[in-house]
Amino acid sequence: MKAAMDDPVDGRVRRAQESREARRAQILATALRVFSEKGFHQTSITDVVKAAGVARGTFYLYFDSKAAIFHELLDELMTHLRSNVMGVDMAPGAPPMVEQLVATVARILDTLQENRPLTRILFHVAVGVDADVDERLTGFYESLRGFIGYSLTLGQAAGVVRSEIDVEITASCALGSLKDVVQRYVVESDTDFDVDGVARAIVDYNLAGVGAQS
Amino acid sequence: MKAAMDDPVDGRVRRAQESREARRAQILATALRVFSEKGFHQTSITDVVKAAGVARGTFYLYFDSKAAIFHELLDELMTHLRSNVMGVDMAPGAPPMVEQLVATVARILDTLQENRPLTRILFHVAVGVDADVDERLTGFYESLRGFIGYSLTLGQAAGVVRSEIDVEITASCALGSLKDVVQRYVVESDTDFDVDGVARAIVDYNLAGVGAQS
Amino acid sequence: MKAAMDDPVDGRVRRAQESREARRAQILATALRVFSEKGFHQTSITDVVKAAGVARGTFYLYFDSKAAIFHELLDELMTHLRSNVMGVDMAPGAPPMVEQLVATVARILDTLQENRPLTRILFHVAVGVDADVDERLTGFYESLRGFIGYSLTLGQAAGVVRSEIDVEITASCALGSLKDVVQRYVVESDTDFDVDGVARAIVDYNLAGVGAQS
Amino acid sequence: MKAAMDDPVDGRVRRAQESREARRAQILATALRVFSEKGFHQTSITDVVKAAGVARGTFYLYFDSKAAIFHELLDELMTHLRSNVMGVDMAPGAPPMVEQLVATVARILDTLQENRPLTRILFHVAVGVDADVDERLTGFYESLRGFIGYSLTLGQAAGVVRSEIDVEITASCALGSLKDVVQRYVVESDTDFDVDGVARAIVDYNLAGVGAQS
DNA sequence: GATGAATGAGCTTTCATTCAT
DNA sequence: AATGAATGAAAGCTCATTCAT
Repeated sequence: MKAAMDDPVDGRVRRAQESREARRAQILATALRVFSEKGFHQTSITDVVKAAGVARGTFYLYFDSKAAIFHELLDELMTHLRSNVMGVDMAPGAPPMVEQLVATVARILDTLQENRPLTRILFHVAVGVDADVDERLTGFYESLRGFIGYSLTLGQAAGVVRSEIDVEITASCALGSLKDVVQRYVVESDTDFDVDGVARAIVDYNLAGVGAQS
Repeated sequence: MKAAMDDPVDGRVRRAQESREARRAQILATALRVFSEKGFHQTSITDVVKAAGVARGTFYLYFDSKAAIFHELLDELMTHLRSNVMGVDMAPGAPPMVEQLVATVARILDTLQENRPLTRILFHVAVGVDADVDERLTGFYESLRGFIGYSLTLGQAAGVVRSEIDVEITASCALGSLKDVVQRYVVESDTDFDVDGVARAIVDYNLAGVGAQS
Repeated sequence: MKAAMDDPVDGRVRRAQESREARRAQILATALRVFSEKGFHQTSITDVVKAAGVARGTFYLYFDSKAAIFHELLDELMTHLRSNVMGVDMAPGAPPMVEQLVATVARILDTLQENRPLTRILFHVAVGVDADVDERLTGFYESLRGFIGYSLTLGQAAGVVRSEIDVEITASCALGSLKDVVQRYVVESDTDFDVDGVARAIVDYNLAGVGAQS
Repeated sequence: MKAAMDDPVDGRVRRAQESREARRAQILATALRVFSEKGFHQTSITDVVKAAGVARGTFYLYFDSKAAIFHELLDELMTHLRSNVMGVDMAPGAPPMVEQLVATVARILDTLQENRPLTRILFHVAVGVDADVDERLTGFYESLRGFIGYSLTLGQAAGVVRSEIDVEITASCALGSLKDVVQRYVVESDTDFDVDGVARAIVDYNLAGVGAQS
């Protein structure tokens, strides 16, 4: 018993710890996949455990409930994505702003495309699951809009963004322009697309609009 | 219609027919409200029949299943909305294009705001309900994107839309810009907003983008 | 609908009401039997509904939960029994007190013997089911002890009960003397016994004790 | 015992044996406590092993099942108690019978009060656990009634017990009088009571009853 | 001997749907 | 046409027990 605490010679405890982590991760990954394929309400715990190849009880050894594992999954995805998006370096640098923006959008699209299940859960499966999830989702998008609005304000100060625009509404528009592209090319499709080309089109649209003479 | 043939003098059949229609419409309207308030999976048939003031069995006299009434509801909403959007008169007319666009977007926003339950179902409740619903939703948005793309092409021909843009991607962006504003100001909020101002900001954003010098 | 309220000519509503009551009573009676035979924890809802010949869901149409039906059963039994016991007429009357007491005890024993399932639930099945049930049981026996103690005090005033006895402890003893006889001859046995003889022995024991010379 | 044969010089086997016994006793004692606090069905094996500070598997190294440890516990308690009760020396001796009886009852009450967990298991927790346990309990009380009846018969022969009493029923009454007092003052309470006073009241009640003139 | 992760039968409860009245 | 009692498949979750390490 005491030995358990300081894991003596053979590292048995460490290995056990690791295997526990591995098992947890395995169930989490399986759940991610199954939820993304069938949706939350269409997925039963039986579906998850069968797909994971573990027994019913094993699931509850690692997660409190069906809702709990979904919440955990969602938190993980949102954190992952937020760090990816927020990581944008808007700081003034040498590379032309357009190219920097294209690279950023391309990076985001790439991440989402590389993790289609993840994206589908955030964009599709999580919607309307329950009040708690809805709130988290709303907050997530709100924070993204806030970030975009903040960037627009910075851009206005730097003289690269038109001063006439309504920042709040425009931030929503910009987020939406990205969201629908993701919806269209990542969520609703299974084929990969030309990330760079799409990113370029999005940036072009956001910077210059569609009007011929501005 | 058939009834018209054997309807006796006193119009009993017609009245019955009408009452049938009325009952059906009443249940449908109730379902619209309840679904929009609680979500599809959180709403039970019991909720609907209690709210409608009819017996459980009566519900199944008018609708095949919970899924069926939702599908019908969805179809109705999509038709309603599509006609509203598609009604845009892009034809060359006297009024300046910008004003015409603002009026159109304002009309759409107004419709959605006036029918929040309807909007919430289309934007929120219907997502992930089942494969069939998902397909309809996807098709609906696809048709909207198609319409926007077609309009953009017309605009290019008319010289009012930049020829360099990627029509397909830009259509998605434009749809998205509208969707997120609706999400933000109609779905996630309960307070009315300045429809005209928002419409103007959206059109401005879509025509000219955010870039300072184009 | 309106008709439902005043149950017009044919008494359909009344009959429905009655059938509902009957069904409820039937499930309650079945549960009483099954619980008394197998014990609370050994009885599953499946056992009850199979024995009652109804579907699983029907049970939950009439009762909130397994605990709820047991509580209801228990309340009913305790009320039934209490009224039976408390109904003892200690008022001074013509018939000799001993005979009156014998008649009373005999009546109690008879009731319990006639309702063995009921008795078994109160004496056996309900013990240790959950904290709530335990509390109710404790209160029930406490009230019985209180009643006996009160009667003893009255007896002392009337000069028919020794003034030296400790009323509280003696009340517990008297209750216990009855309880163990019931345990022995009603709960643990399935054969009927000579109610009058036993009642007489109990009363004799309680009045005169076992000592040869008092 | 067997171990004694091949135990090497250093007594390793003996010590191992002893540690086995100690471990077993420790788990048993823990189970006694936990069962008495929460009840049989409310106590999970997890509760027991956590309280005992051993692993789940270890429990099954020493006991066959949850039922088995409870049975063992019960047997131990019953043996303990029976020896205590049966130890009554009814043999004719110098001390006055009443004082002897009071001392005996006081000793029993004292033992039960000193071992509330034990008492609660015998009087409360064990009831209705399963058919096997019920049978053991019934047998236990039966043997107590038998002993009391035997003592009463001896008393009749010695002329200190009334000859008119029904020995069997009276034995039940006497046992019951003791049981309910224990229920009331030991099981349902946590505060100590005046053992001697209570014992005296019980004996007085059993010897002389409550009647004023016998 | 000790461990604790894994198991899976079995539990209570829900709810869309049916059907006798 | 309208009713609402009845149905039963299927869900989420628990826990005594096993067994590889």
